[in-house]
Amino acid sequence: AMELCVMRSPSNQSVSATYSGRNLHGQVVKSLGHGVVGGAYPAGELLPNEEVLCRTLDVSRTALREAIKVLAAKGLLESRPRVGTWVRPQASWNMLDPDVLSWRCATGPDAQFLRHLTEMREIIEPAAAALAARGRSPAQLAALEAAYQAMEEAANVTEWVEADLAFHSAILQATNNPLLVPLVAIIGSALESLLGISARKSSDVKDALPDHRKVLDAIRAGDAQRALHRMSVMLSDTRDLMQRSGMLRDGVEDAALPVHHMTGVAG
Amino acid sequence: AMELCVMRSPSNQSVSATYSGRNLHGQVVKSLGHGVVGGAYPAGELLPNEEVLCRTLDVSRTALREAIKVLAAKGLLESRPRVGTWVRPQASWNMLDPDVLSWRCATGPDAQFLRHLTEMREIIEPAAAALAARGRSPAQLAALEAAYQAMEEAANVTEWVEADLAFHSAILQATNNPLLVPLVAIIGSALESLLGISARKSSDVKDALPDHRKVLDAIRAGDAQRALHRMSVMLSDTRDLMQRSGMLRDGVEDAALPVHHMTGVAG
DNA sequence: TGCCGTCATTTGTATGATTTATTAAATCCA
DNA sequence: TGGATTTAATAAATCATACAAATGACGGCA
Repeated sequence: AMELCVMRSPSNQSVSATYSGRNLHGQVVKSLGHGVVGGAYPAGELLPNEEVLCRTLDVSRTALREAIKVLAAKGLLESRPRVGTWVRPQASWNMLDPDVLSWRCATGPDAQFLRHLTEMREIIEPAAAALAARGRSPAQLAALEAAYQAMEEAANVTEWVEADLAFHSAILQATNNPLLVPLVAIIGSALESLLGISARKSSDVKDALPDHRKVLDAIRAGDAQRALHRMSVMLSDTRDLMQRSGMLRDGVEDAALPVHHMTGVAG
Repeated sequence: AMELCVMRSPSNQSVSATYSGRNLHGQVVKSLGHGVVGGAYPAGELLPNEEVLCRTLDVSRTALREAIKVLAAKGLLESRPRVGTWVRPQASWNMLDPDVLSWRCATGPDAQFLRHLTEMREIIEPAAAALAARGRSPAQLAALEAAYQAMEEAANVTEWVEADLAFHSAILQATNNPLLVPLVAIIGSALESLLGISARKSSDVKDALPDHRKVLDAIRAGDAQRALHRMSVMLSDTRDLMQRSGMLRDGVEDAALPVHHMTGVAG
């Protein structure tokens, strides 16, 4: 039970969330989703029954139920007659769902979560760069180069993040593996957190340009091994930057080393 | 438009799908989900309007609308007043959603899709094994060993697949990265396809036991590098087996090499 | 004590009425 | 005639209400 209340007006949208809140039930989804992921309702806890929630949120049962069904589809809730609707354990949440990721991202810039995001990127992206180098089509390469140019020409940090995301998204798409494409949501969340926490200057962010350039060159040349290596270096640099700014520290024992440091690639 | 018709009875359930079809609207989700993913409605195509669909599926508008909202939440559909409900382009589907994956899996044993699944496993699992070796808790190790024992004692192929999935799932959970855990759906789909296509004998499948044993040993010893290597070998063996049985061939130019062959790990 | 039927509570399903959003046609000016 | 504006038609969106089904709790009974 909290200050849950559907805001009947569009608010800030994430980089890659589908629930804009255009519809009323979409706003309820967002409101309840934030509430659940944010911990307003602990796992295992029963939600108030429909009648109460309807009055609390000031919506009809139709809208509420559609929202609950959506959240159930994302693994957050489960319902049973006579029992009610409760929050499923975190392990069954669809963490890779863009909305869930966005809600998780919105609830506090958790250092541990950032480490998890970074770890994922270090697993996914070097491999993706290698695949892209081997199999990218001319059109996919063009998209990648366009994104790089947009990064060069970015006037402010927001534009830069947008172009950066487009760059990494283009790489995932160039792998020609549709299962890799949705993982752009993870990169988006990471960049969003980066943007949210450290509002760096636009001159500062462009330090990352050479790293991106080298990845682009390797993919253009079709050199899979070099692409993998360059992407690893880029992520390593990003990790270093985050570590220096203390974003990854929250009094934890020891920060995990990136996996690619064990794969024999020359660093 | 097809033979779409909600079966009001429980049918076969996938390894890791959440929509069991207990509720009527859940059955509609399943029915429409299969229809969309299976291509009964091409991307961009408008679905029949609510009234028609209600009559076709023989359900109320309530049930239908809740199902449509669920499918929209998974990125399959989108609705607008005055326009209708249509199938979104494949690129916006939540391919990593367990249900979508399961539906995709159920529609034909597509060789290309199997290749994509295998490619994903070769990216994810070696890294996961390395992380598990480094950070697994005693309880997590116990779960892994229990799964291994269940594989040893499996009486038939179905039991073996179940235990196999538990083994790989235990590894993902032992990474202590909640973003990796949901990817078990990919492994589940791959194993399901494997089971569906080649109904191998139980004596045959147990050939894979030594590979698993070595991974387990490396994780137990906390040797991250060896765990990564052993997992790569296991997946390579699986790939070889699939290639020999022709599961990956469908008249395509050349099968992509696994990424880990480029990472410098001794094969 | 342990089993079984009843009941209350909650979600599930159905239906009709009304509202809103969006497109496309129709209309009105310049 | 051309462009902007208004209007109308249509589909989903929302609301309200009624009833059905499932299930956990309670109490009676052997």
